[in-house]
Amino acid sequence: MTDRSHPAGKPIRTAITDEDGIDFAIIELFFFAYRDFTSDPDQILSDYGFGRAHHRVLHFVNRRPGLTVAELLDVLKITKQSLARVLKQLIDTDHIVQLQGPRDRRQRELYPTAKGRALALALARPQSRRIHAALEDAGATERTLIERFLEAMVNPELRAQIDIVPAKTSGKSHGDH
Amino acid sequence: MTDRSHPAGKPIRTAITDEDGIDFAIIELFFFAYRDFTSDPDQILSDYGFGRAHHRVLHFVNRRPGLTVAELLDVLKITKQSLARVLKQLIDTDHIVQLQGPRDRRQRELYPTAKGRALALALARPQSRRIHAALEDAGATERTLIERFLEAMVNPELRAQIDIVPAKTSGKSHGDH
DNA sequence: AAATTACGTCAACAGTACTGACATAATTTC
DNA sequence: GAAATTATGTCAGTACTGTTGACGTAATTT
Repeated sequence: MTDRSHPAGKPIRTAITDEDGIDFAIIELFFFAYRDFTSDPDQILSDYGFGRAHHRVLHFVNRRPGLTVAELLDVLKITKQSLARVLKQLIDTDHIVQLQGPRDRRQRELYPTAKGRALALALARPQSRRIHAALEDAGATERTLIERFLEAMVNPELRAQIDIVPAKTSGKSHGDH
Repeated sequence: MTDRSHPAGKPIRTAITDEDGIDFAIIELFFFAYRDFTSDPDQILSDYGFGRAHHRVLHFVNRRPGLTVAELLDVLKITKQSLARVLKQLIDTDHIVQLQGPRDRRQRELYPTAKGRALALALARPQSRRIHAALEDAGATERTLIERFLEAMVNPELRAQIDIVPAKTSGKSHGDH
């Protein structure tokens, strides 16, 4: 691997750092944090033969019961075909049911069953525990700060999707959008 | 879809909320934030025929020049085979070079080339811009808070990997590990 | 000399994403 | 009312990233 037939570039031996004007520290932390954040539910899901995609569908159907297929596609930002497989499995295993739209009978409103709700909660539990642990010695102020940071990381056009959800007890309304 | 041959569960029409004792707000924000966080580099990578896996390899080789294949596998937590494919491509395209380990000649030390460093920077730039924008009206205190939160989200056993990296100018040392 | 380690590679497979095309039923538009 | 559009479902084919298990080679350690 030292003798190469083509003119290979010379090795750079110095590390890239934040000095280059780039936030490598947070970039890297975000990677590690998200990886571990998803690892707990992934573990549980494999018992069901499900993957991360099933989790996401289950999550949003529980968060916004009655949302249509089109709305779900828009939230997840995936294609119809990608959704079709996992949604079908979740329906076949009785985690989600479809109801014909009341106004528009072409639409399928998606609702969790008791089974689907239970699984959604089971998957969210370790994630919530992890979040609580991370915020252990943090007050409400810090918590709000984290939420604002994460929300600010989302593309502005898509932030509307986030606020669709029923307000929390403590109220997360910071502004009036 | 309304007539089913098996006894389907009844639809639950109420949304899951934070009242269930679970941090759904942050769980969801984390999903959206990470999705958009990775979307910018994904865009650039597709021009090279690369994927997210290439980005991660490139990132860590730039962050820890000279790390061995075994170390990289340990950081990424993927299998040898998963790494092999993308690493080979990065070497073939002259983004990364391998040098025989000085002490142990079985080892391959991985270094970025100028080309590899440039790509790593190009990929990190939009991510860093996004982070800066999200922290726009936040001070150094908030920044440290975000870092601590993200670090606390990582599995404790793995936190050591994070601190391998050269210290930042401002110093992120909170403690003396 | 034998066992172990670091790395590379091969075959086979799974999960999740993509594109593009086509079909059906329901709604909207002209 | 006929035509266009919309919501959904489905099919075929493909790409990327991950997995397991097996095998080979060179280098190091025991």
